Amino acid sequence: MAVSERKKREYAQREDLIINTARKLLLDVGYLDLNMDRIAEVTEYSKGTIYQHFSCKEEILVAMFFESAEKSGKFLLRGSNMQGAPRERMVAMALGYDLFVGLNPDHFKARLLVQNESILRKASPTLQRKLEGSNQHNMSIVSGVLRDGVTEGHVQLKEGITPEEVAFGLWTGALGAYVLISSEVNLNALGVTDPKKAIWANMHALLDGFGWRPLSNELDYLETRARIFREVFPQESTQMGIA
Amino acid sequence: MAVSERKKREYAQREDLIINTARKLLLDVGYLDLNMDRIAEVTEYSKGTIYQHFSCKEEILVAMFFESAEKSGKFLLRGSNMQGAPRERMVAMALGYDLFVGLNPDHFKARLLVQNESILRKASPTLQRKLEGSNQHNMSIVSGVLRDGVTEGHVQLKEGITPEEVAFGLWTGALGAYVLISSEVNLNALGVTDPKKAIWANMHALLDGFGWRPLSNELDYLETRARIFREVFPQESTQMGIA
DNA sequence: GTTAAATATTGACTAAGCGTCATTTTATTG
DNA sequence: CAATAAAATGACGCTTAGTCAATATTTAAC
Repeated sequence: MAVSERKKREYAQREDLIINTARKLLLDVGYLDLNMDRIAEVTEYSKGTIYQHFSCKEEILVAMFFESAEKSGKFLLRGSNMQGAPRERMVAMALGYDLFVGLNPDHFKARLLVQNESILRKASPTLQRKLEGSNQHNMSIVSGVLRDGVTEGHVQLKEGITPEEVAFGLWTGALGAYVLISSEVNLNALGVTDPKKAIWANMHALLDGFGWRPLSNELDYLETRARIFREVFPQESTQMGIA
Repeated sequence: MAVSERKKREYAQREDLIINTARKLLLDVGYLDLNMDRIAEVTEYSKGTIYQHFSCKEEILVAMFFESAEKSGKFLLRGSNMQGAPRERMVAMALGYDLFVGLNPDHFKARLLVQNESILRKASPTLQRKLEGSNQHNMSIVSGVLRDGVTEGHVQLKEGITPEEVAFGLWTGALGAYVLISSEVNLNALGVTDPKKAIWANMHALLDGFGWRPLSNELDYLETRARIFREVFPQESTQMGIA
């Protein structure tokens, strides 16, 4: 039936409107002042209609985070599909993720909230499961490239170490760094003037430590970096002002 | 005056009682169900008295986190004072921090909230400054050991890399990992069955990557680990059931 | 084109929690 | 044992999450 098709489209559109409004409000006024009346006001729908889409405030937050988690996966995927050695593809994923975070400053604001199990728990089981699936998928992209590195003989993991555990290390390093960057922590006072540079150095140290060839002194990764921006993320890197 | 001394002691005691009650409630019922009436009820003081100590709910949360941040610093310090090579002292700090997190499961719950700038901002400027000082101090303990490593010629950092940036890498790796462990993220589903083992492996890979001697294949760090538990954290490691 | 049924939207209302402050209780001092 | 100072209280005002009966709109039937 054509009518119900249009309805569905309109419904989905409104869902996006609500999520994006909440996103904007989260950035503008912060978590504590983010309220349902305001969302209703800005979207120009009534509160009742908002609740038709989302069972509670937390459901919106988690949906917001889910959406950007999915989006970040796309950046990882594009990075992983780059032409080059597995370690270069790894770098491409890292740079892609960095671009994503820069272009979506709300992502880590939402993440901090959703990481809080008290908030996550209030979302519907369906949404929680979707989010877990998204996490798993993103992780599998990273460990897939790692596995390629192993298969192609560029890296030999020690007895008992799995690609997933190395991916975990890259993941947690990035997560911790962006958590600090996205929060009010005064990194300058901690002696870290250029966190992005530090992330880059630490990532390469980690990969070097696992003996993943080509090591950072065997290849000009700054050249690789430039190529990645040029070939894989041309639009995004210019948008972020990275030539 | 003896009376006002006693008063001050009682006041400080009550402050601890409030913080510890909030801590317990945060673990028991979670952030969303943590409320002032409940804190008042459990402490057996009235709400007005609670507000005599803390200007708002967030002030309690931040004070709670500040207290455990200070406590974590003590563990880092004890680790850093260990007898041994700088890299061994580094390992001792990492293990000390891990023990701290295990013994204070509320720490990362509070951290996730306080990391949220909307929540932090509501706390008093004084407390915010105290917290920043605590962060700085903890960071300086870690980078101090790193500096020792450099001075004593065990590690040569590349041009433009500072000890603080390496400390940042260790810090963010740990932060991200404990954030995930402390949240509801299903690490098992992500292929990480033993996150603690992964943290250990990744830390050593990072230090190896920076070329910090003795490298992980030059020294039996599992032996070092056992010694650290035995000599530096005997009480805590038995409490945590690590022989 | 009109009307009945179905569907979508609304916002007044309830419940709950934060933070205040006039009142009461307790402690101190002369 | 007052008189005074300090501390503790909890009812109250205000904001906000979430509900639901009433209203408006759309669709379908004739």
